[in-house]
Amino acid sequence: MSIEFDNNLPIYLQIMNYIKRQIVTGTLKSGDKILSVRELAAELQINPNTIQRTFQELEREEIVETRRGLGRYVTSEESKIMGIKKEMAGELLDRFINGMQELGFAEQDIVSIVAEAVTEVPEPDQDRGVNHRE
Amino acid sequence: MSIEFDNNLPIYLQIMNYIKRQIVTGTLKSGDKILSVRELAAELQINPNTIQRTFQELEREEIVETRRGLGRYVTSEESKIMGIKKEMAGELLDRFINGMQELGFAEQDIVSIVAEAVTEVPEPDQDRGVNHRE
DNA sequence: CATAGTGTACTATTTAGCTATGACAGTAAC
DNA sequence: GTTACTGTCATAGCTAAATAGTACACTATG
Repeated sequence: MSIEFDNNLPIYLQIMNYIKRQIVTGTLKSGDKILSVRELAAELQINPNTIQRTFQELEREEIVETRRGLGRYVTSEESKIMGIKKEMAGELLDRFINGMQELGFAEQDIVSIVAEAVTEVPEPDQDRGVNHRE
Repeated sequence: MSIEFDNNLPIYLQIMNYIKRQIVTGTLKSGDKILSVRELAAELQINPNTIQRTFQELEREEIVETRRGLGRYVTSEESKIMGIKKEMAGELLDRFINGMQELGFAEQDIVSIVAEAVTEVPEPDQDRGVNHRE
């Protein structure tokens, strides 16, 4: 329902990802009608102009389709949706691996760290045991 | 030597990470003198005021120490440097795993994907969705 | 002392992002 | 037609980020 906004990234981009995630995970399905500009603006407590910009970008990426006077709909091209998922996952993967390598972690370490983080019972909070061997 | 700047993140934050990376990887060692505001500004082609802000933040985080009239130096506390590495790695890990889970990937999948990406011989081309937001 | 190199402070300007507000146009249902 | 939704456009104002330029204070060196 709501989003935690990161002050260091433009809101309209964060909302774009929010919508994309909903599409990728099936919360919004191909052909579904999307919340109107004003509705989403009210729900997220964001100015309609900002939502408008979000949708303009999504349309430019051919992720949503607009029918003036009617509303917006998730693209009917299923292949496009698969593409979005690959693209987003690829971006996450790149950022992570590049980032870790820039910090000096070896490839083997990176795999281990992820495996541990995923296996591990979620600790109450705390340091998250990134396990870096120098 | 230089940085690729991402337009969607403030420059001063990107330079902060640039410095932190140099410290973590040992390019800059504990106690080392850091490039002056004007030198770094010239090298990165960035306004000195922006560099100044970068260093102010780094000092607030106790990563660098300033001696007026002399220059800036990497913190003498080795433990602090370890802390930075853990912190940065933890952030990367969190963003990656949370992001992948938000996209609907199961924990097992995430580990596999990383293992593959690391094992894999870098393909000549391929999508991998690099698409860093312009 | 003078000089050169440091950090620091200040004003001014530009730009992007976001907000506030109002207005207009297309579509469906009554 | 009227009403109530849609998307769209336009104006104005605010703030943070970054730039440009100038000036001042501290420190070491000679």
